[in-house]
Amino acid sequence: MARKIKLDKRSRQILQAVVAYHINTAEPVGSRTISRKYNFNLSPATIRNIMADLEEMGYLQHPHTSAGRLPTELGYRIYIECLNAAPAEGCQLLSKEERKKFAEFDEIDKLLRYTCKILSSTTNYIGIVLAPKMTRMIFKHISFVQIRSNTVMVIFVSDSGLVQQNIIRLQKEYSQEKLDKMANLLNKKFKNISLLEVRRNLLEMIRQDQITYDELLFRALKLEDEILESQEDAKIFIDGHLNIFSEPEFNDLNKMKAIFETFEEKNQLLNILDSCIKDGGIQILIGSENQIAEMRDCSLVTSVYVAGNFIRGTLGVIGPTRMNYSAVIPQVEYTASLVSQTLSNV
Amino acid sequence: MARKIKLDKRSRQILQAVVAYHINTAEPVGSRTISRKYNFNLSPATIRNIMADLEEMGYLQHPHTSAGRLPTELGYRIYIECLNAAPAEGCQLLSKEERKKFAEFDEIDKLLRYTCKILSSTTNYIGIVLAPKMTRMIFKHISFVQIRSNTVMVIFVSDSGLVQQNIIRLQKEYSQEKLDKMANLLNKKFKNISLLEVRRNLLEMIRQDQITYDELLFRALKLEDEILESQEDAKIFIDGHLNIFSEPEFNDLNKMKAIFETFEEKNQLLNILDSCIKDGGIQILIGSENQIAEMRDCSLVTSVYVAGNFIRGTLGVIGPTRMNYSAVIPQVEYTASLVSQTLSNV
DNA sequence: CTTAGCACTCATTAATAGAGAGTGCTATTT
DNA sequence: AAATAGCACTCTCTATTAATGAGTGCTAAG
Repeated sequence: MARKIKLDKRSRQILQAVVAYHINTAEPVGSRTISRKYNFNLSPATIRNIMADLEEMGYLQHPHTSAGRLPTELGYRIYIECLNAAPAEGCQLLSKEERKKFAEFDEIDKLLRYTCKILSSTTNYIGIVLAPKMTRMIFKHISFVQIRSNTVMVIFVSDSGLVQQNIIRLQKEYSQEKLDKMANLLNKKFKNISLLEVRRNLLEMIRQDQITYDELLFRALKLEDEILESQEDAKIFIDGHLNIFSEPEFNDLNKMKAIFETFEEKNQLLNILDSCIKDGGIQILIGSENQIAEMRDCSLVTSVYVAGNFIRGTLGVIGPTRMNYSAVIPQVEYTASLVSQTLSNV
Repeated sequence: MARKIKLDKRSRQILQAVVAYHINTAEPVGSRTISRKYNFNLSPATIRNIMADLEEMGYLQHPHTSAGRLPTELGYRIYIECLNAAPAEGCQLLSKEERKKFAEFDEIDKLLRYTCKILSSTTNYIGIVLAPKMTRMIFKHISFVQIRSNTVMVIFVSDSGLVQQNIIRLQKEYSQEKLDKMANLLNKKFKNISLLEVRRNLLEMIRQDQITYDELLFRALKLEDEILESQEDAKIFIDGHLNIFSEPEFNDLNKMKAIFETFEEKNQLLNILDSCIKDGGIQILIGSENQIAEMRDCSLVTSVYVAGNFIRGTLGVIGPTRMNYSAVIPQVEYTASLVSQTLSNV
């Protein structure tokens, strides 16, 4: 009868060792290497047997007969699960200056751009940030500024004090006074709720005849429409393209090109990040688990960030499947918490 | 005595042929090729003699004894000069939609980003645009909007109707009314002049006691200071990184990496583009003529763009030295004229 | 001045051999 | 039964060599 095969403690330790070593070297790992570098007190032959078992279980693989082993995607998954059991608590993930800077931005775009840069520079992989949908933003204050006849700048100040502005064109011309009136109305009646809710509430109030400024309100509603429509597709920030030049798995121009093209065509990335919002928390997509064929050699570590109690967007890191998960995961987690803090501060 | 060597008409035609052929194929060009593909009615041997002369004159070079010839930078220079003699007039450089879109932007940033994309997509090289210095911008209208205590958004509407906004922090808090007063003063007194001149004029008027609102003016001046200081380094837009993946001369990861690093570190590019402003018109930097070592295999075709009669910035295309100058030069010229038109329209 | 002919050069490609890393299996030890 | 030592085997990687071919440079003839 065949030997019983299960993932006992020792096998798992060997697996961890193989994955960890491979992450460092990017090379297939041989039995002799593990025997020498780790203190299992086992001969290469024994380790070889265990590795053969791990291969049969689907955690390791063989590029060819006489090469060492490397992890399968399943192998990485196990590795990561075991990591989570012992998170690197209390370590200093960012310098004091880097942390302080999060609170110093006036504009959402700049905050997110900085966040993205932090993600890429601390991990040496590619940072990626999905900006919040503006319609979900809770605002403290809205202003309208007439730019030209029919053209108005809308300035949102979110409850966290961050600014985002938008220029929209309207069918009708409004004087600056009218615009100020509208802004005042919105600011007084609808503090601390999102644009979507503003719209819903306005419609409700009209239905119930609770307000009389019909004409003005009608205009305000129209304006809302324009604002909602004028939203471009959600923005994605990407930083650190250069980092993948250093990764040996991308030493191939065609692979490199494919990945760069994926970044250029942001829709696919957007879908993935968007779906991470639904699942919430930290998400780790290993290799082909992400749906982009060109990125089957990449992993994606993402976390949602929040403002108050509401999820606002996603941020994360893209790197080779062989990425340094033990460093990246806490970094993404921590960065998300900093962004959330900044967005939640009133 | 040595044979007399000069660039007669026939030699120049051969040179043109060699350069043109090399631009198409990226390969060294042999005498037989020229003899067959062009109607000089000369045998390869004769062409070989002429090519040897061209080499001695410094227009062609030899990678090794038994390879064909390719142009030196000097060779490209001659080639381009002869091109300019007969520009491709009347050809359709952009579609109607592409052209129309230039007039449809409300924000300077978006206009320039689009311009950059046009430059890269039409030439299949890298588009590059240096944004105008805001202090030189002539404005039609300025607004101040209070965002928070001590924080103000400054909105410039340029004479061409394009908007640029900036958020600045001030030492003192100003009420929205004060801000409006200041804006009004600026808008009334100083229409159609640049920020730099506004500042100069304000100082002059104070000196001559022509105005009495001393306190308010003092604040306005302070505000000006902040605006000028808050300017980040001039912005550069770059688009079309992907295009260089298709160029055979960058089939080398290290070269590629070096170039990408140059783009990341924008200062050097900025210096080059800035110096193009001084020289004005169309500039062509071939190969090592640009001062960036990593870009010694690249050429740069730039043109300034204007608003009214004043030069505002530079735009252009970066590609391999072996770029298709006959297509790129008119394209850069034409795009610059479109941007200039847009910025000059009142 | 132009051209044909021919030897020569040099990069590129394919084929071959040798080295080295690592496994898989078997027999032996604990 | 688990661990180990020994050894043949596999497969990649590197260096060497040889063959190919494009293109020149030179000389002599038209």
